[in-house]
Amino acid sequence: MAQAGTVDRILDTAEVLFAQKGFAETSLRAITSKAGVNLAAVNYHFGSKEALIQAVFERFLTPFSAALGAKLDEMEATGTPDTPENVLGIVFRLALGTHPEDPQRAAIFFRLSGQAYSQPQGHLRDYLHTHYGAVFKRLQEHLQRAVPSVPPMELFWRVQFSLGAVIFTLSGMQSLQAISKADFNLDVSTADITRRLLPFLVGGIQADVPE
Amino acid sequence: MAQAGTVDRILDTAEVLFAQKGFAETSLRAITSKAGVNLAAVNYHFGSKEALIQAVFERFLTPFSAALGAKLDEMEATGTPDTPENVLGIVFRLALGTHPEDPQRAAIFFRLSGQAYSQPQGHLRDYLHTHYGAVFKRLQEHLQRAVPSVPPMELFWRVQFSLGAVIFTLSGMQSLQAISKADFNLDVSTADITRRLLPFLVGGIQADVPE
DNA sequence: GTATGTTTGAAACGTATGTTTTGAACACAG
DNA sequence: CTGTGTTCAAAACATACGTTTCAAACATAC
Repeated sequence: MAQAGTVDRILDTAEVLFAQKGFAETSLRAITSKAGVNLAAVNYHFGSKEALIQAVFERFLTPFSAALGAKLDEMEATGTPDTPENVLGIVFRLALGTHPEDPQRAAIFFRLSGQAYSQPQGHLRDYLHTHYGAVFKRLQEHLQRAVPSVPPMELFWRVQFSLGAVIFTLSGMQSLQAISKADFNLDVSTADITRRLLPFLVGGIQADVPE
Repeated sequence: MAQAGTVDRILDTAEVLFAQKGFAETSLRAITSKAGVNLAAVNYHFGSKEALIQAVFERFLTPFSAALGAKLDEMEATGTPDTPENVLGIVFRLALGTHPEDPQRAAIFFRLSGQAYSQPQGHLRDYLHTHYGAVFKRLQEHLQRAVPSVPPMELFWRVQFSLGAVIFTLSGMQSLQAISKADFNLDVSTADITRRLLPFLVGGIQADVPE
């Protein structure tokens, strides 16, 4: 991030600020001044603030979904069994490992996703669904084979529940860590939480379907 | 909502708009014009926009936490066993039943909570924790008795995960319903989803703790 | 009926935002 | 060197926001 070009400096800074304070609460002036570029640079390079937001997501999600697709290929090629642990484990290791040099990056990613989903009108949510829905669907098919007794419709919702648990928790980690510290006098890391998340999600996804 | 006083008309309108578009994206002018009151009325009656936001939450959460406390009293008095289903069932029935005349109200409640949690700096989150943390803690103690094999620290995080699943899902219901409709050609109601949520959460909360 | 405290209405204020403009600085091909 | 397209910098622009002001309308008690 030291001496990159203007475009990357903007993206790097915007990514952090958006994750920290949300889209509406982050002004272009805050971004450009912290990035050390001119105010007009955003509109020049991206066209608008909204296009900047999309660019931030694109830079994040495109490599991620590509890596996820590759991992699924590998899984199919080696004949790794479709268990909830295996499938979810891939996603988690990927989310935490895409940028090993910066462990905070994973938290930023989830916090951004949280911001995207609570966005007015579900605007960005739809964008994500249309651009990265394919890999997502493939992931869900593997999960379906892992828990064949759960009807597809039911599984769809359980995946949404899981997404909620992950995104919500990691996007609010800052406050939660403070509460945890106060109540239990214990520090927790992002990796800690994902380790706790896995059994919770597996338990929920393969729970018995009522009636 | 027809001919209530100025204060209530503001609260009614703000509640809906905040849930729909978020706090920052909802202007006082949007609220007051839709509510049919003067722009200055908000600052006159509440002092500031932020105080308005708090007032909206207070009107929502105070009766809710009181009802929750009463239900827990009743549970203890009648000796109802502490099972995950019983404890979580109380919360869900309460959230869905506090305003039976308006089924959308529950969705608004969760959407508001979602907005609160993704708020910059966790400002509101802390307010909620200090004002309604007591009932929350009591609820967690009942849950702890329901799953004594899960360590308290682990349970704390599982409750957070559950909160995430609930809030995230119901706060994004609008988009999710559209996706569900497109993928499965099925409509879903808020009650539908909470019915699906219960076994998922129970499965996650009482999952085995690794190593 | 008058006086007093409360609520409303219309307008203005100050500020912060996203965006646009204009011209200088720069890179590089002819 | 010259010309052309790209990038940057400073300033200004238009707009939307939360808030404040101040007088009019209202309600209530004396």
